[in-house]
Amino acid sequence: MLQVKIIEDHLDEIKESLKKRNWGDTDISVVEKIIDLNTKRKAVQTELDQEKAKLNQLSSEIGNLFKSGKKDEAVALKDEVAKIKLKSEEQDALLTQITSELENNLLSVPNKLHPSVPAGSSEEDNEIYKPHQGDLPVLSENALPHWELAEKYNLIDFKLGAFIAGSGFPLFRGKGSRLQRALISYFLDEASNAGYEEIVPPLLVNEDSARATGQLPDKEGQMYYVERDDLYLIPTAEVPITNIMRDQIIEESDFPIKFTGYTPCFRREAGSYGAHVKGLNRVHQFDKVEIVQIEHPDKSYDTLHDMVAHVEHLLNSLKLPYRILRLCGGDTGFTSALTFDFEVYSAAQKRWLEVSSVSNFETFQANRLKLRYKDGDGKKHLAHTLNGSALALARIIACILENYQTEDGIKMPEVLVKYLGFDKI
RNA sequence: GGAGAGUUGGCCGAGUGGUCGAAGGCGCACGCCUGGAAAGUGUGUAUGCUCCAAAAGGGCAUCGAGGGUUCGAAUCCCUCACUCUCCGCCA
Repeated sequence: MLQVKIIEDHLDEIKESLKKRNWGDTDISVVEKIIDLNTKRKAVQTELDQEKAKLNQLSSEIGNLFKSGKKDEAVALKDEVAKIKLKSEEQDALLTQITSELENNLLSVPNKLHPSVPAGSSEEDNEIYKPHQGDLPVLSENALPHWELAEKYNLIDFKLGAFIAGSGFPLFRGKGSRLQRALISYFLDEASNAGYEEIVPPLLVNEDSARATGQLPDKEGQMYYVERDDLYLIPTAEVPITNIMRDQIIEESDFPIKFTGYTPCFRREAGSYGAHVKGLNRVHQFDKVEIVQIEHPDKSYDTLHDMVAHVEHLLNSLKLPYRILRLCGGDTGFTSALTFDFEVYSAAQKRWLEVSSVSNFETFQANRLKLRYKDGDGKKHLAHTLNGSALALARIIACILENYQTEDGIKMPEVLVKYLGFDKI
């Protein structure tokens, strides 16, 4: 959620940004409404505060009168207080109403896009920020897509997963399971080496946490919800890990704060079925190593590029063909100011699969998190939050299986061999 | 899951209806003292909103969260969350 102040101070940029997100003029007018509501809010609050000040003052007078035995005067004052109170209750109700209307409108406004974000309405309009280097791999004619390889080598049992849980819950076994574990270890080790503190967070979160990182109310339908205990299954480790910093005031010298964590991720993906979601392409449960940074506003874009470089390093070391996209306005997430997506080339399917998304949220999440830092003068400001997948496993596995297949088995990427204990499936 | 006890500022801890944003201590910051340090000593030390052009300085709110009683609530009542102890269950 953006601060009203940001909307007021950057009104034109905000409007431009909403336009890039393909908002119509009527919808964009919400920002004027917000500014208007905020002005009203201030006026009502000032009045209400004055009335309350009067009430507080009278109350203490009543106290004094009772103490000095002037009961009659005290009772008379009480009547006066009752009148003011009646009025202040009206103001109070008005303030509550205005505040909640303001809040609801604010919640509907997505983050202000970074100026570099291209206009565009869908994924077709994303900018290829860094195209794939060299030629794309071409497989032999009998090359198999990963779901067939998974079956052939007994790595993943989709049917069994569907039997036990439902469609979209793959069951890994044997070397498939081992490959999964190796990738997790490798990614976590690389993140640790890059200075991220490793976290094992809760996999279910409460409403406050989901709200603070912006999953609520925006993505409510995407999360599994445990009604009995009022908890949400995490759609990404971003949620519990970023919430480590909720309600914190840190020192400027604490920057950058770097966390990494491996978690399963749970996504309902309601309504997505069909060929393009076959196999591991889109599932309800997948594993992911996430990297999160809390950074000074002046440095957050440098940090964003560091994180992009970290992901690139991982993909390079796995020798997977990839490209980097700068998401256009229409495709950039609600909470993000600038997002780079990484796609790997799935050679048997002959398509690109998204395996990482690295974003700078600027103060959008910090506002909800109430995550501030003190500057040299002791003044408080919202920090910037960033995160990225490094990496999302399921699709990486799909890609490794397809791209590394040979006539007599699947070779394993070199960097994984020491984690796997074998170099071929 | 059952029974009981708790939740106060960065931390410890006092406060059971009025002048309490909150005693005292610790910590921290700055100063004095010192050759330097320790000890001692003085001052300061929450967050959000708001008024004011700004600073200075006001006002409102916040003592786990939300509601209620009252002219007035950290203090009384209700609901919820969390922590601790005992019992039960258990990887």
